[in-house]
Amino acid sequence: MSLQNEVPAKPRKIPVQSRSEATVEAIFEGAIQVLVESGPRYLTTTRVAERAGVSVGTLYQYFANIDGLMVAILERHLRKVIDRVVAICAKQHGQPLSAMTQALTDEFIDAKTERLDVTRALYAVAYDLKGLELIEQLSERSVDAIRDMLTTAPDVAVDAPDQVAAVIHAAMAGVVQIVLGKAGKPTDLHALRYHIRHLVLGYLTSLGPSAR
Amino acid sequence: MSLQNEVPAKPRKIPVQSRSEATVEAIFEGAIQVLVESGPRYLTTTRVAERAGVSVGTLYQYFANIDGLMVAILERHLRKVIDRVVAICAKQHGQPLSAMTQALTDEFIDAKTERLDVTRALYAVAYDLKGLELIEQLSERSVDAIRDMLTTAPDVAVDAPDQVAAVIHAAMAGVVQIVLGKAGKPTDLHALRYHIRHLVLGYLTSLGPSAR
DNA sequence: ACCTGAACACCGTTCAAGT
DNA sequence: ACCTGAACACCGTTCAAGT
Repeated sequence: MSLQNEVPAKPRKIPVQSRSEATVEAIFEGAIQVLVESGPRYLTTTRVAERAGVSVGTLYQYFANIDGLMVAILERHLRKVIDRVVAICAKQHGQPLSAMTQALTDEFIDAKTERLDVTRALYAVAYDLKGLELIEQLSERSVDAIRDMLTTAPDVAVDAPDQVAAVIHAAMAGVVQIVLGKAGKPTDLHALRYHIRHLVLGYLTSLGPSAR
Repeated sequence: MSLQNEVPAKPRKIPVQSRSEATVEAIFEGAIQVLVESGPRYLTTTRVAERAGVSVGTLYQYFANIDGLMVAILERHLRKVIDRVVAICAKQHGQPLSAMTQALTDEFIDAKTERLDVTRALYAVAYDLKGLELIEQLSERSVDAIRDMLTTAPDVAVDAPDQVAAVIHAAMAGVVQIVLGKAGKPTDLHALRYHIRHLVLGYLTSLGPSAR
């Protein structure tokens, strides 16, 4: 049939023997390698299977199709980043706005640059997948955490915290995506941290800093 | 040979007869249609050729390969947006910072949303192409225009205007990309304009507004 | 329970042949 | 000068057959 199918997520089969756990892990590893070395256009079932040391048939036992594999890889990465954002937000409850901002933006950049090559490779994967409610669901968790943090700031009352949190998330993710997306130069992380911090903090104060 | 080739740009042949001008136009049209209706994963030579009413061979007369076609489509779109940014920046020389900001951010969003479906379809195309010095070259024009505008602001002196202009460009492009990327809801453009304006203006003032 | 690999439809690209 | 479409290597996906 045509390619015009949905994008199914996750392993279609849950490993019950330890042998297959190793297989799934090998597939992930192989996929990441192909992705980083050759880019998303070369992430083919053949190549991944070869790298992983399994046959194509095996790959299809765990992933509904190549998009399913892409989604699984992307999800893994996003979960790691979002988990860190959620954690840091919880930890900053009650801190002054500037401290919140710095902690949040620094943590976000740290998480995204821990494996910079993988992050870069995955930007393309993310956009290749249409729909992508997965990403929206995950970033919703992040937006919620940011909003909940903002409402506990002792020095400022943020209006419409839902919208504001969404903008902050988009600003961080968007700028980092554009800046890290540049394959060439090595990226000045110190400067990036500084500017994103001011972007977010400036935005928050510019909205009308209702002193509390 | 392998797919591991460079991404060549532009038509390999310049149309000299009016017949072929029409052919190139038809190919572009067909490609945009496929892209918008089915997404970047379905942008195949077969489909584009069929839509355009030409044979695959003809397509290859004007584009070195499928990536070349993608680049050409993307470039067309980016040029339109960047041209508008460059023009508005020139027009705002000498205006106060807040007026500059509003003009710039509004114009950017206008340009990106004029053909929202096409814009969305092209985000994926952009990331599919590795390297992409094209995009960097084009956005450099935009960054330069923003910097040149900023240095003429009568009310504020911006430090390190090069870096700042790059951040502003990335912030606008990044946020718009993330927000418009969400396929679901219709996007509240009015709110988007408002928040991006404050994001950029807040950033600029937060950097330390050296009153002039 | 898990793995293999041949089989088939489809895509990218080329090129000899046409007008 | 421009266009066609069969040909070939390769990719996604399936499934009968193996352990």
